[in-house]
Amino acid sequence: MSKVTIRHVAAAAGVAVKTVSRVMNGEPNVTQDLQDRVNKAVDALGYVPSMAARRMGGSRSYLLVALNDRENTINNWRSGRGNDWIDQMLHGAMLTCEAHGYRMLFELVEAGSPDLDRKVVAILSALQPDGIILTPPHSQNLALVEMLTRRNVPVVRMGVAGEGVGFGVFMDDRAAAAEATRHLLQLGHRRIGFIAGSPRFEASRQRLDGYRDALTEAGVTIDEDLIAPGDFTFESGVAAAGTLLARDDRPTAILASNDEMALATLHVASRLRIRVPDLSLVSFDDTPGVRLSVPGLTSIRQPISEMAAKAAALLIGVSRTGEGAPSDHLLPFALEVRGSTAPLT
Amino acid sequence: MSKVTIRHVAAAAGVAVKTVSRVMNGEPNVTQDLQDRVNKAVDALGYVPSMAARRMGGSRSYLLVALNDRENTINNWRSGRGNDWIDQMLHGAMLTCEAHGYRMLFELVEAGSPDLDRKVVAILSALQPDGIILTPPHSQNLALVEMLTRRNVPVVRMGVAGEGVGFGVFMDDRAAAAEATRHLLQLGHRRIGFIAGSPRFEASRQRLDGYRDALTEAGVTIDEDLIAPGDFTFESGVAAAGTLLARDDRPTAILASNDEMALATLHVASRLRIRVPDLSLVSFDDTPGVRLSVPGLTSIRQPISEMAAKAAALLIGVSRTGEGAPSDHLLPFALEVRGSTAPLT
DNA sequence: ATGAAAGCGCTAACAA
DNA sequence: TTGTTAGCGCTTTCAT
Repeated sequence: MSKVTIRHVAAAAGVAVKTVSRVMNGEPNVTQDLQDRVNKAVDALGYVPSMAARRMGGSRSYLLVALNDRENTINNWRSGRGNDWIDQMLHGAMLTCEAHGYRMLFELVEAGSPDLDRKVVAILSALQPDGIILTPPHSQNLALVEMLTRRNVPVVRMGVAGEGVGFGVFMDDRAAAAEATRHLLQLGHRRIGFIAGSPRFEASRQRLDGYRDALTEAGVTIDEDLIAPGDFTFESGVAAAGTLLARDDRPTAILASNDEMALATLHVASRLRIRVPDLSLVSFDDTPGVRLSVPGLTSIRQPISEMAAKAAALLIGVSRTGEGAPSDHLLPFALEVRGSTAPLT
Repeated sequence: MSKVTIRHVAAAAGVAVKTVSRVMNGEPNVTQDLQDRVNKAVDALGYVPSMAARRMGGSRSYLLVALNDRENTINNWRSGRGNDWIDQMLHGAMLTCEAHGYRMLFELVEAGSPDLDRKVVAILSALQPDGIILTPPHSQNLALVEMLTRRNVPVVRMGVAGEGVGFGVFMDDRAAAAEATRHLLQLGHRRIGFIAGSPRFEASRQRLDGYRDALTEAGVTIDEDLIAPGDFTFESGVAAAGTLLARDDRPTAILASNDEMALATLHVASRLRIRVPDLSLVSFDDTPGVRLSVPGLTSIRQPISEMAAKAAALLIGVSRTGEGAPSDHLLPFALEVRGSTAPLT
């Protein structure tokens, strides 16, 4: 009762262990009769193969590893800010893994660390995963991707195009920022402030580019003074919003590069007695807080769980078929319109 | 280069495989000289033992599993509400595991499911974890705890006292609710509304009890009409707040059993043009959203990451020493005072 | 204090 | 189509 192994099942079904293995793995060349007998024994005994033993015997570990930025993640935890990215990633990836008999483990490694490679190799040695999911900013680290590829570990890069060096699953940040900006333009806004994200992340640049795209496209002259730097933190959002809203000719709308800086803007506006949406406000990420704020924030929703699900599916595919040339997968974002944006009065 | 095994290390150090194993596991009876030689070889080769092989050979898997409620978790993911509990749990447990060379995997199993036992046994068979962390409501499931104990799997129950049936790590929800209520009483409030949590969770009852305790202790008559039912969802919070605030003699303060219902109250108040903190508001959980709302909410912070860290430490301790009688561990909560509470005017 | 050999539960490779 | 055998990389006996 305590430990049911493949041997017990084989004995109960009166077949060889290899036959049980074949049935468990859906391999061909087993008569229906034997399949039935094996399955009956499996059910009766409650047999579930040991992951460790499968890894030892075969070539698969049924394990995927997601690599996240250590500093960022821990800071978010410590400060109570939460890690919506990880949450959504788990959502997509875990459920996909589960559906295929895989498990996902996530690991934190310091992005800038000089011995990042050593750390990652240690993870590979200990876990021997069937694939690695890289999240930003690791996904931007070409050297890392190449190291993994050299070691024959399939890689998916989340948030950036893989361009042949690993799979890529991503959204179009530039187009998203443009759409958000267009939304404000359509409401009649012309003086639209922009709070930038941390330059550590590729997406930050793209969002700024998208903002510029939309303004240019609408024939609105870009006022560089309306572009304030930020680093995705609340504090930087407070500073940026403070600068933008202190101006005499302050913007009538603001696009913030993430939710936290947008909520900071909400606070600053409240302090300055500027009502939102008298000041229209759009944010990026659509994390839980922005639907609960008063008013709810219009926000760009990233398809994080969808990207993660796709990432897991790609790796599982490679692991099963042994094959798969790296491909790129663009997933759609969505602009969620809420109460923080209104027509210019 | 691709796969460094214990054999390579043994060869490089000129010792037996078992000696390397001894050094890696800090076992006694190895001369300093050999230890040095082994360590040198380990470093030079970048050797890291394979978890799967360790599990196969020895009695430990270096793996902990956390069991979470499936429905709840997935609903939170789907609706974009986020899973702060899981986030904080990962925070505490993962970092602790990491520090001891363990890994943590979390699994979702349906709490009410008739074949919960089968599901859990399947997890045990596949993963053979060195211990299980149970989160609410699983941690309240005595039959489950007993099944695990019978199978010699060490268990920690989070959020409830273990009382000898598994380890217990928890906070005093009743005292926390009392403290929150006392905070409001001290501000001069006497008509204090209470929005209850889902009766599925033991903590809901305790929070209500604590509310009653504080009122009784202050000699305030308990008005049952000021106690509104809820189930932890935003919608239920809207309903409850609506009921409470529609009354002619409406409460001057409200204690909500979680953040989401408190934020719902904030919305309802805003709609009714009641300013917070003209209406004082206290919530439970201190999830990320409540520090970012305007105003920030006074809230009871649960020591989730601390509980999880303790849970992992306990299980790792058992796994290493082989023994450890179940013990109970009470961790402190904290009342975070923010802008949503003010003296009665 | 050190080492040799025997598994752990699977799957890959190879018979039959 | 089915079964047999040899590992996988460790730790656990059990010698020495």
